[in-house]
Amino acid sequence: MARAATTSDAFNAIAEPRRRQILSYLALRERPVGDIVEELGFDQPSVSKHLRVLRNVGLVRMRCQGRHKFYRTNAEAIRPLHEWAATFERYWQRQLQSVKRLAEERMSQLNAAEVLPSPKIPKEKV
Amino acid sequence: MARAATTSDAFNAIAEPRRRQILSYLALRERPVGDIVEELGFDQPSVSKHLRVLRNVGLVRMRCQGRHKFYRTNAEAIRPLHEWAATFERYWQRQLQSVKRLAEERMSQLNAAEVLPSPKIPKEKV
DNA sequence: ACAATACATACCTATATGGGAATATGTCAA
DNA sequence: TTGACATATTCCCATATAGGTATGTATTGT
Repeated sequence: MARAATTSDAFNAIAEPRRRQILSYLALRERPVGDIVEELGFDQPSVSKHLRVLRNVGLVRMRCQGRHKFYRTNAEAIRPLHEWAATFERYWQRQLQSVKRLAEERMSQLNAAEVLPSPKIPKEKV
Repeated sequence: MARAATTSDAFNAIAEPRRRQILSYLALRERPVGDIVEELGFDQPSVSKHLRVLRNVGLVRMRCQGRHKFYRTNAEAIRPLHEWAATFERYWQRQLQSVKRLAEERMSQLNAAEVLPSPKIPKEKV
């Protein structure tokens, strides 16, 4: 098979930069399609198609009013993404601590000879 | 143009479910490629290619040791995603409040006649 | 009814994959 | 050196877009 379908889930939907722009724009308040076109400068069919994708995964809601269709971001649909990323929070905090600890050790080495077992710093290639 | 390049940024990289699996697996501790292959059950070339993408966007780090290459998740690269999602936090909290408030109003209407201006509930289609 | 407005869809094209198979590269072991 | 082992890369193919253009559809105003 080829690439996974963008319409399948929120992760794929937000992979597109323009869709993220649209989401941010529509988070403040609902807007008709024309406003998005004008404000973000995309072609109208392009906006419609992106909105379609966003709607399919529940990231935006739509309300009809006459010939206008008002879209707004459904922020709750972003929560799962936020929570997924949050599962890594403890790891980056740990990383930051490592960096800090390492820096402190280096500082102390300016004054004392190395008596501690050398900190295992993985020597990265690239 | 066609679809945006997956290798371009972290948002695209995590759009692929298998890459998210790999990230989670490598968050705990570094692992050689073979472990990923065995644990997640993907083909070896597939794992190598996903790791390549993840490395290009900085989501994983690699360390060579003999013929083994140890990969680990660089959790800090996930922070921007977390922060992007977090910018919507106030909105979903607001949404939740709206739901709550609405529920309370409905409850009170069981006892009192409607005296407040009707809450503007956009009547969604679909 | 008719024209204008606001969107959505259909169609076509170029392209970026993701999977699978085969192969190349690099390292260690005997 | 010759293999065995661990990964990476290359090739080929099928497919899901994203963009652009043109067209379809629904609604309003006159």
